[in-house]
Amino acid sequence: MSIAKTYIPKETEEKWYSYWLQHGFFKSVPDEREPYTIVIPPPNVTGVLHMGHMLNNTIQDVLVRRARMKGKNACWVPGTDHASIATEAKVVAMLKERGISKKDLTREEFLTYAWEWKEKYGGIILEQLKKLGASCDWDRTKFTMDENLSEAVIDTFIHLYKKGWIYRGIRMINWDPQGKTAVSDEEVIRKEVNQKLYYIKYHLVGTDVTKSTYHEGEPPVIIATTRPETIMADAAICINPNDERYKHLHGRTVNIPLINREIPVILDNYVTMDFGTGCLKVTPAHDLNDYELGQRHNLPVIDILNDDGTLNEKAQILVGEDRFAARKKIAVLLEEAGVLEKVEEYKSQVGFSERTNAVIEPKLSMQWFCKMGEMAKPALDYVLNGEIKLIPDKFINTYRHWMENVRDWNISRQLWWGQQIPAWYLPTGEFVIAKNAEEALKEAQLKNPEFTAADLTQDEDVVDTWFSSWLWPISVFDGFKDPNNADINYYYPTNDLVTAPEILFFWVARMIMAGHEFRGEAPFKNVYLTGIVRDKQGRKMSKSLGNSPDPLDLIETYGADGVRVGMLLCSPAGNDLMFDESYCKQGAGFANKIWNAFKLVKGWEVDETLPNPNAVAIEWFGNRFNQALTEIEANFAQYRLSEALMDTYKLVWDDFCAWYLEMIKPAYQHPIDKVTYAATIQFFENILKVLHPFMPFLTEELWHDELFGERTENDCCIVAQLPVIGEINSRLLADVEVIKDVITTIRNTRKTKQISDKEPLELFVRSNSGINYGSYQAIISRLGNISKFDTVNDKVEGAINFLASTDEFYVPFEEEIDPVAECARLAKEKDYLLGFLKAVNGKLNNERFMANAKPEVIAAEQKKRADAEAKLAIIEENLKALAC
RNA sequence: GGGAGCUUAGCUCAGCUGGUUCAGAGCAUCUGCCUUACAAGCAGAGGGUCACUGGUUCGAACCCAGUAGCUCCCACCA
Repeated sequence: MSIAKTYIPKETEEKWYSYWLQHGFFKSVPDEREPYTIVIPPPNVTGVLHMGHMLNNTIQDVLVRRARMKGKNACWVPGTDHASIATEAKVVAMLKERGISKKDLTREEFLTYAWEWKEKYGGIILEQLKKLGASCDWDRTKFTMDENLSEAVIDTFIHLYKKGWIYRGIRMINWDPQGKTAVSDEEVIRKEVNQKLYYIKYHLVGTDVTKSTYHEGEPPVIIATTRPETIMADAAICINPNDERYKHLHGRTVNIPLINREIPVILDNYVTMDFGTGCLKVTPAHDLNDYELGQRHNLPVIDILNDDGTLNEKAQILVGEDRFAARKKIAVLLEEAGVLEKVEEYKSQVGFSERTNAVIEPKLSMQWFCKMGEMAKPALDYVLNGEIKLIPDKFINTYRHWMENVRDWNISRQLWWGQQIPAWYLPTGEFVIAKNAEEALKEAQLKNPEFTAADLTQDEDVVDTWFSSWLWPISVFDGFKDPNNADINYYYPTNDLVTAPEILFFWVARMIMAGHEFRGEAPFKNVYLTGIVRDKQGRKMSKSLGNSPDPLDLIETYGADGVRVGMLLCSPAGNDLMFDESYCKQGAGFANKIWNAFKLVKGWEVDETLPNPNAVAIEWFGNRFNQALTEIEANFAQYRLSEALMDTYKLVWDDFCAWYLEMIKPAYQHPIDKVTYAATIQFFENILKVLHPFMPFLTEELWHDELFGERTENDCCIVAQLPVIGEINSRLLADVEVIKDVITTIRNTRKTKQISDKEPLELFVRSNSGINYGSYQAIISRLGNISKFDTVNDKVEGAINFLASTDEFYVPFEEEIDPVAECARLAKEKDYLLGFLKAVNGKLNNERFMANAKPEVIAAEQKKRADAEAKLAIIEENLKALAC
């Protein structure tokens, strides 16, 4: 059977993914094994795969596949999030294209379109994940608006309401005029923006009417504002009561320019005297601080903005204009009216909607809130006492800070796509909270038996999407409707959660709260926080910057395995990663390397009669493999995935390919003995297992080759069990390091002396280290192209010599060795050793070192001294011989 | 404004409780090889004042203090 020269991922990926699916290897049902569970951070149902998902899901898949190969019952639950704002925006956009406006539709009609849209486009991202190799249990795919999940949302709402933790209130909320909904504080991103600070004159009322010009009368009050378009909503002018400059204003009133509405001057310590002019216009409807000021001073609230950010008739002027257009226009009007003192450039923080990037408008509104205080406490404890580990742990501080300063959660959203708030309003202005309309009516009739269904109106709003995703680890196992079912009892709490640090509070913290509140248990044990995927210049990858490669293109080019390796190569836990396509290239190159190693072994003919000349090499690699496995295991235990991958990479490339295979490879067209052959195949199979979590497709493809013997249908790499770490002979490993050093030095010598690799050399060793060179003769001869290798008791004349460990090696060399250069080389080495010895002796002769250092450290230093002295003796001897 | 973190080779990062003359890996670079597994390769080499300044210590990349630069999080000054 001929085999392709290079690995071609495309031909294997689809094949094996369907094979895995068909054979149910991703499926999990509770059994007697230990469970290992991950719930996917549900991507937006509207989403398409981006680099962040690639990283995230590669990590999850590596963890899940490893758990599976360690005999655990691994279950990775996939699903999507209904993402109210994002999805509704897309549906509205789609309708607009069809010439339909949302406001012409009833809620039911709109939702029909939305579901239609979801069925058509939702879940693309899940299909994309399959291309990456994600081994999710697809039969368990959930959607945050699935019936049971939605029901859980409603039930928990009722539960928390009954506990008094959900309440309704007027609050200044963050209004997104584009999404036309409230967003939570956490969804507001503050950015520094260049703005203008407008200085506007407000004329005092009640001064000498006859002296109507200000230069004769009292000067106007000048306020500084970044939002001149809101002056029509002003309710007062506020000054600091201690401000000497404005004592004369106490008790006065002023007129708002342009509309000449009279407003009072009020006094409040809130005003900073040295900012702006020390006079503040108070606009309770459009600024949180002003609102609070207004509350203190009983000021009216005049809301001049519509939901879409345009001015309403209360503004009296510029009605219908967008707030930003109005700002520009009013500046002109003020200028014309002669009341614009000056305009300054000004930098300040402005809130933007995370979802729509619109400038957030503070707005007073009736909203539903969820109290956080009581829930935050236990949720904080889980992390502080280590029941939940954050990886890396630097996030613990951030987490604590947030949890200690948590504010109530605005859970209502003025949208239709989502779970409608289970509140029904009565004609009396009261409301009832109930699971559905019938229940609501019953509740209402308790208040007054006269009420009929027609008297009830359900709240129009839906709950925040996070109010459903915080239940995710429980709701995917139907733990609300059926809190004692086999799945939830078996899989919950889950093991690892892999997500981005940006949503530590949005999601992770709230899941912990929900876990505690509804199950009395943390929802997971470890939270692995991935970094942000950035480009080489350190910019966050984003659609708008256009600096993000299409993940599917990458898979097309480098293969899923190559991309997976590429992602992990540059992703230290918790740190951002500077992604570059070259990492994927390296990943693909690695796949190819493995492919070619396989090709080599595959090509061997076995001669049953041959003896095994490779016992040492085989023993060495077996040990080296165990050593590497130990390191890999340790790195996984600490979630150092890139390190574990790098260990694997070096094990395969350096130890297996560059050393082991070169040691045992038979000469061209020569057969191999059966013992070496069998051992090598065994090694290869074990290597495939270790590689599998990182490179599932390639390893599965090779696994099924006849080289490894007959495989039954279910004998697949994906469900193979990882090799058990055997004993490690560290003496052997150390000796082989010396042998490798000898070989490298020979190669190096050839280079410097310009001896061709093809020219065989002789080698002699004068040994005192106790290394049994006899057993390594074959390896050294093979890899160093040595025709004769012997032990000697005396120096060899006319030879190049070098040291490895404390042993001296000689390579006879016909050409005259330059005594001057040789002396210089030896002298340099001697200097080094002397310096080294001095340092070591310095320690050993230091009483405090001897008193304080650990015994192992002292022993190591003593060994160093002995070795250095032995080497020095040899060098001295050589120097003497050369009569330097 | 408050808090957290980072700074080690050209790049991306290791360096676990201070203890090899401790400075390491991968990639990139340079040199020599088309040696029938792999040129997506092989063999070899070069490359760093561990941000800076002090301190603690027998010993500091590692601990402490300060300085500079970068990043992130939180925060209602018009």
